[in-house]
Amino acid sequence: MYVNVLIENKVKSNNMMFTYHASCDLCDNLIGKRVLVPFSNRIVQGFVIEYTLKPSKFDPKGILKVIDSEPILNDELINLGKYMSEKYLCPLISCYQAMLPKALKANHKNNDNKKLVTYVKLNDSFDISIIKRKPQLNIINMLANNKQIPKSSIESKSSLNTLIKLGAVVEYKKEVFRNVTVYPLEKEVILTTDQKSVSNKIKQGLNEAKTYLLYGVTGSGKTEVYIDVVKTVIKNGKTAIILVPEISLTPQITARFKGVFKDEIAILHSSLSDGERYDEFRRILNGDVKVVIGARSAIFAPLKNIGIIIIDEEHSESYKQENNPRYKTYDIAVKRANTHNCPLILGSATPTIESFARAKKGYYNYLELNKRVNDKILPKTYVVDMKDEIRNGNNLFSSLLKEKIREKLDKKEQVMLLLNRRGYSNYLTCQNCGYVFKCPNCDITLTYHKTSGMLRCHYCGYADVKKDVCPSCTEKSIKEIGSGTQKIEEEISALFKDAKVARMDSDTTSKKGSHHKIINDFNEEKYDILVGTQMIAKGLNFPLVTLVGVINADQSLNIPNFRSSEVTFSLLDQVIGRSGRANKEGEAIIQTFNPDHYSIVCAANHDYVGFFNREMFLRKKLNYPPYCFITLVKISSKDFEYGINEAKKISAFLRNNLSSKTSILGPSMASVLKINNNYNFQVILKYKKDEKLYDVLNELIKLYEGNYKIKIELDFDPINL
DNA sequence: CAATGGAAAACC
DNA sequence: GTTTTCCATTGC
Repeated sequence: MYVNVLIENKVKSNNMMFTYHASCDLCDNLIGKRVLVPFSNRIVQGFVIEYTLKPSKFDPKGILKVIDSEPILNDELINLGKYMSEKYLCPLISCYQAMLPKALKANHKNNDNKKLVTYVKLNDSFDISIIKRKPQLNIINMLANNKQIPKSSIESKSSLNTLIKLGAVVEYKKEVFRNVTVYPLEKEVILTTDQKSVSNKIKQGLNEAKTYLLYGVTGSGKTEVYIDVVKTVIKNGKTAIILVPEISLTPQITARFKGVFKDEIAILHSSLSDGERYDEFRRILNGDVKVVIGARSAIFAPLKNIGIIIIDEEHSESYKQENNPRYKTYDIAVKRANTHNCPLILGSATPTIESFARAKKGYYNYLELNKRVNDKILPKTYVVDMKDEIRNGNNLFSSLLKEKIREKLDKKEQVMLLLNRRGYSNYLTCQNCGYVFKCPNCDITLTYHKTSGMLRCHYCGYADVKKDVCPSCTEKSIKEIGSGTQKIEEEISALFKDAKVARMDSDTTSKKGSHHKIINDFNEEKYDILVGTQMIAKGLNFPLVTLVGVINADQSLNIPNFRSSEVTFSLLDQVIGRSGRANKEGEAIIQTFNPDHYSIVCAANHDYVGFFNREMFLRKKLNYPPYCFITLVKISSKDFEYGINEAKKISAFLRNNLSSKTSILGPSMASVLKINNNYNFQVILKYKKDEKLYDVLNELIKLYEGNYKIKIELDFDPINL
């Protein structure tokens, strides 16, 4: 028996497989399993993709070991990988690796990821009457009635150790599945008439591979609709995938789903450890799970018999993977929905321009929830022109914002403050000579992290300690530029001494569980004001928040990308929607230097359609999606001169071979020219339809196959231009 | 004409 | 990725 094995092989052509011999005792059901094979002078792991005939040209080596007892890639996923590789012109192996949790990828090392936990229990034959000390007796009480408790859950370690030494308590190791949690109770939710109507429309088409766009304003209760539909899907004996952006995979939402679907749900979010992820994945593989909720990569969940796929907050940029395979979650979802003949739901309060246009054209089925639950009105929103405020000495907070915060604090209501920090960071500069601290490997300023006192490069991870003296002019005039959340937090605490202020950003949530803690504490009113980045803008539900302030709405407007208006509108709309979600009326304040910009005006008026029309007009005028497709040819080289020359050749090659209707822009330097000592160039392709596109791009890849001086990557529908 | 070294090809 | 092969240049 012979099989084709795909191995992690960085240089050779994208999808070449190697043939190995499988002796008969190994050979049943090898497809989709990982194997150890000899390759060159090494032993590597690979995926068995297909059976094949004995090759005539060479004599294959034998498989050394089959790693998995059950396949980790089923037929559907193996086909899906091939589909991706062809669609995105990326290495096949990268597609399979992207589908799997770290512990199941084909690596070189394969460690056992099963988790052993040390438990303690009482020693029955021990006479506990000799224990007199209170802390020790507490432990004995905890363990009464033959209870078995993880050792780590007992707080007074020294008392416990004494008990173990005495022999009163014994410890032992036990294999545990991670993520064993207590399921919160979910109270029965009664759908509103609108929700019921939307839900019923979806339920009527459960056996068709149709795509729906569910446009629902913030607070209209899309989640209830999802839960209701998924319940029906499960009743029909099928399974469901629900995707949410990483940022909104908050404890609040996951708790609701857990409450409803109990142990039939697997939750895949980025803060899971490798081991936890492995356990969740195994539960799905075993068929123990009916519902999977997770971020982007959960679209690959190896569920069988899928009955519905839901992409919530479909506009989120996190649905695009920004390294190989550069897939769009939507594409994969469509493919899987077609395979399983089930509906795909795209939900959002601010659909992408492309999606809404498709819905308008009737390509998607359009569904709408245009009212908040219980007819709560959307927050009253004020736009403040910061140009005037600066003249009055209000750099960070406008008078109106300060006034409203005071008002809310007095009423014991809560406030959220958003710092829109996209494309922006805190860096250090010398006030004397203008020197800026930059990464030695990348063409980018180093970001100052106050908590650790370090300067960090967000691209390559380079870190250095903060210097007080300028390396260029040796003056002691280093100053921080830019207001981070930290600074806002400090200033706001100084302004409102009676308020308790919490901060949520990537710095304060890096520790496991800290995210959860901040949200819980804010929910339990341990804080009055929550300051944060985009992290606080989405999916959270705090009933007491009645004021949302956007410190600087312009940051994301100024980035050079045709989507910047869309991103700004969407962020503002979402964050405004955090206000006034319960019975109290909400308000919002947008501070901006562009009070007349349509993104800001439309967001303040909760006018999605107005924004859509304006944006479509501009997209048409400037020939941007949805009026064309964009593909980016990314070219990188360690050698600047060589790179730019090859980039010119590539651009010429494309001009000569692609359809004349395709516009070819560039080569130009990428938005960050140098990353990790690689110079990055790009050629932009804009086209409506180009039959030759795939052939020509394939040819281009072949031309540079094995050229180690140039790396070419293709990015279809890029997020960053 | 062998020795050398750098690039290209192979790796099943 | 590392090893092997290829091929042109160099040294004598």
